[in-house]
Amino acid sequence: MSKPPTVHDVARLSGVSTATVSRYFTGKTDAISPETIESVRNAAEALGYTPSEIGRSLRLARSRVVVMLVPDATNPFTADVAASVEQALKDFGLSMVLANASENAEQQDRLLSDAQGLRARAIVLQGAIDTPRLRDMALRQNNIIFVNRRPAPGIIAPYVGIDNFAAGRAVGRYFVERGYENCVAIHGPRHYSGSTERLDGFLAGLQQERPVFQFESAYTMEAGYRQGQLLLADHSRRYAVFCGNDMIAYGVYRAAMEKSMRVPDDLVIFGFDDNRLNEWLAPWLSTVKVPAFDFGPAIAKLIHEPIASDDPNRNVILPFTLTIRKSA
Amino acid sequence: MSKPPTVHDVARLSGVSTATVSRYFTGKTDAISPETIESVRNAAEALGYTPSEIGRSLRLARSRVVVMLVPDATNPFTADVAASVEQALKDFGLSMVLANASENAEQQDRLLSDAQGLRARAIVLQGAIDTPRLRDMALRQNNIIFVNRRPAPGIIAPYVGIDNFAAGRAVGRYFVERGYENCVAIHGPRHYSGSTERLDGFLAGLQQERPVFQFESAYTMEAGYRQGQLLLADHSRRYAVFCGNDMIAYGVYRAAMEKSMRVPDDLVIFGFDDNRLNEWLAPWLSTVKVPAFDFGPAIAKLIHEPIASDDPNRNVILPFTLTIRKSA
DNA sequence: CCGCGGCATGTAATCGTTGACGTTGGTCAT
DNA sequence: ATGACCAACGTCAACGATTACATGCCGCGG
Repeated sequence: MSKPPTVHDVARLSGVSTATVSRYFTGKTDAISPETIESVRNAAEALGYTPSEIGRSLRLARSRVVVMLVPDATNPFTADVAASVEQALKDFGLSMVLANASENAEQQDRLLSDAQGLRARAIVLQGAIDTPRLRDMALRQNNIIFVNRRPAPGIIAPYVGIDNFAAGRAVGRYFVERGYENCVAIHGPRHYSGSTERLDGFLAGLQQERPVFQFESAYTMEAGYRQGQLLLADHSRRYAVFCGNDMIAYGVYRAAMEKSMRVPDDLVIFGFDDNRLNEWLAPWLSTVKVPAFDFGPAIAKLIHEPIASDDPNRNVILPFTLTIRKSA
Repeated sequence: MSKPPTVHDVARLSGVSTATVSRYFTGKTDAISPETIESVRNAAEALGYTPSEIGRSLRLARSRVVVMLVPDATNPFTADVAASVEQALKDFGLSMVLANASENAEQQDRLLSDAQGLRARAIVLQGAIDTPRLRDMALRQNNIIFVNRRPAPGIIAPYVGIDNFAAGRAVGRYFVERGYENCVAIHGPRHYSGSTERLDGFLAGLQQERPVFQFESAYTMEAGYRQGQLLLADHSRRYAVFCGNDMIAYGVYRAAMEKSMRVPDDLVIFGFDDNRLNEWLAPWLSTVKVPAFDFGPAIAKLIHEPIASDDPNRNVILPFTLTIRKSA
C-alpha cells in the first residue's frame, strides 16, 4: 500500500542514527549497547521493517540472487535439480530465480541478459546452448556454472554433472552383457554436448561392428512417442532401445503400449536420469540414475567458495548408477 | 571479474551525459538525435553494458521480481504451474523467484520475509499456511495472490484456482453414479483450506448417511503409500478411494500393486490435479483435471493490471473437468 | 589536572539509475 | 531585432543501505 519503511524511519522512531540501525541488521551487535539494541528492535517491529535487499545490493555491489536457466522446468528431473539447488542456496542466504530457456538459443540469450541486469551472483546453466553471447559473458565474468552439459571448448567454467560418456558406455556394456540384438539409440539434440557424449559412450560400450540405429529426438515425451512410432512400425524384431532421457523413454513406452507390445518381452527400453517418479510410476523402466539432489549442494558450494577462478579442478563429477527394473 | 560497466562508463565513452544514456535504455529515443543514439549504442556494445536492475529498482521504488512460494516444487503439477507462471510473467518483463515452503509455517514466514526484503512486485502463494506474519503482510500490502488455497477469512486478497468444493462434489456424485460402495477419502492436510473444501465437497456429493472412511495424509507419494497400506490391510472389500491429490494416489497405487490388487477391479482410485505425466505414465488413474497452464496467464494479468485493490471480483475461478481413465 | 584509550554513536560519501528541471542553440513569426 | 518555441541535451537530487571516519564521553593512570 504505502511505501515500505526504511532505515531512516526506524532510526527516527528509535532515536538513533541510520548507521546504528544498519549495524543492528548486519549483525554488528557487539558494538551497540543493549538498550539501543532493544529500542531498534522495537522500532523495526512496530514499523514492520525489513531491510531492502535492493539498497543493500546497490551499496555492496553484489546481489543475493542466483539465476538458474533450464531447458524445460516441467521435466521432473529438472524440477528435482532445481528444487535441490534452491534448497542448498537458501542455506547460504541466496535466492534462486528460475527461468525456462525452452531449448531456444534466442530465449537463452535474452535470459542471460536479464541475469546480467539483475547482477546475479551466479548463473547456473542447465543444458546451455553455445552462443556468442554466452561466450562473451563467460569471458567477462567467472560466475557461470554449467550443469549437465560441459562448457563449449574454449570456455573456462566449472561443470557439475555426471560423466555422460561413461554412463552411456555402461549402458552399452550392459546391453552386450545381456546379449541384446537390434540396438537402437534415440538420443537427444546434437547441439547438446551431453547428448552426443551419451551416444558416443553407448556406441563405445557396444563395441560392435553391426550398425546401431540412431534417431535424434527432442527431450520430450511427445518427440519420443513419434520416434517410437517410427521405430515400431516394423516390430518383427525385438529392439533394445537406449533413450537420451526418461521423457523420451516414456514416449517410446506409450508407442509400444499402443501396439500392444510388452516390455521387456517384445521391446527393451532403457532411459536416462531416473527421476523420483520412476520408482512409483514406471516400474518397467531401467535407466541411468543421476543423483538429482546432489546437484544443489555441489553448486551452492561452488558459488559460495572463495573463488579460485582459474583452478581447473572446480568441476564436480557426480556418480551415476544403473537402475535395473523389470524392463531389461 | 572486474566491476560491470555503468551508465557513467557508457556516457564517458560516447561523450554524452548519463541522462542521455538512461534515456536510450528506457526507450525515450524520440528525444535523442539519431547520431547520438548510434554512439550510445556502440559504446554500450563495446563495454558489454546492461542496465543494473538494482539501480533501477532503487530509483523507481519497485522491482521486477515476483516471488512464488510453493509447498513442494518437485510435485509435477506444481512444477507445471510454476513454469506457466514464469512463462507468463516473462512476457511482462518480470522475473520469478521460486521458493519451497516445504509445507512448513516457519519456513514460509522466513521466505515471506525474504520476499519483502526483495521488495517483490508481488508474492504468489500456492498452498499458503495461515500465520500471523502472513496476515500482517496481507494487511500492509496488497500484492499477495493466493493460489489453490483461499486466503483465510479476514484477509482480502485475490484467489486463483478452481472451486475445490465443486470439484470434490463432482467426484462424489460420480462415485454415486457408478454405485461405488466402501467410499474412502484420503485427503490432504487439514490446515489447507483447499483440502477440506475438496473433502467436504466429496461428502456432499456422496449424499449418503453411510460413514465414509477418512484419512489425513501429507500430499506426498510416501504418505499416500502409508495410508494405502493401512487401508488395504483389509482388502476383503472393494474400496473406492478419493485421494487429495495425484501424489497420494500414486502412493495408494503402489500399495495396491504390492498386494497384487488390480485397478479398478479390486480397487478404485481417484486422484486430483491431473498433471501432464498422468496421460503417459498413469493410464490407470482417473482424476480431477486442473488446468495447470491456465494459472500463469491469470496470475500475470492480476499482477499487471492497474490495481483495483478492493474490487472483490479479482478472484479467478478456473474450470476443472473429470478425467476418467480405465481406473474407474 | 591532563591525556590516552576504548566504547557507543553520528556524519557523510557512495553505489547505479532516473526524471524533473535547467540550459543551450537554432528556427521562425512578428 | 526580439521573443517564443522546440529539440537535444546536461545537472542534480533523490532512492535505501553500508561503512570509513569523526566525535563525544567516560574512566583511569600519572
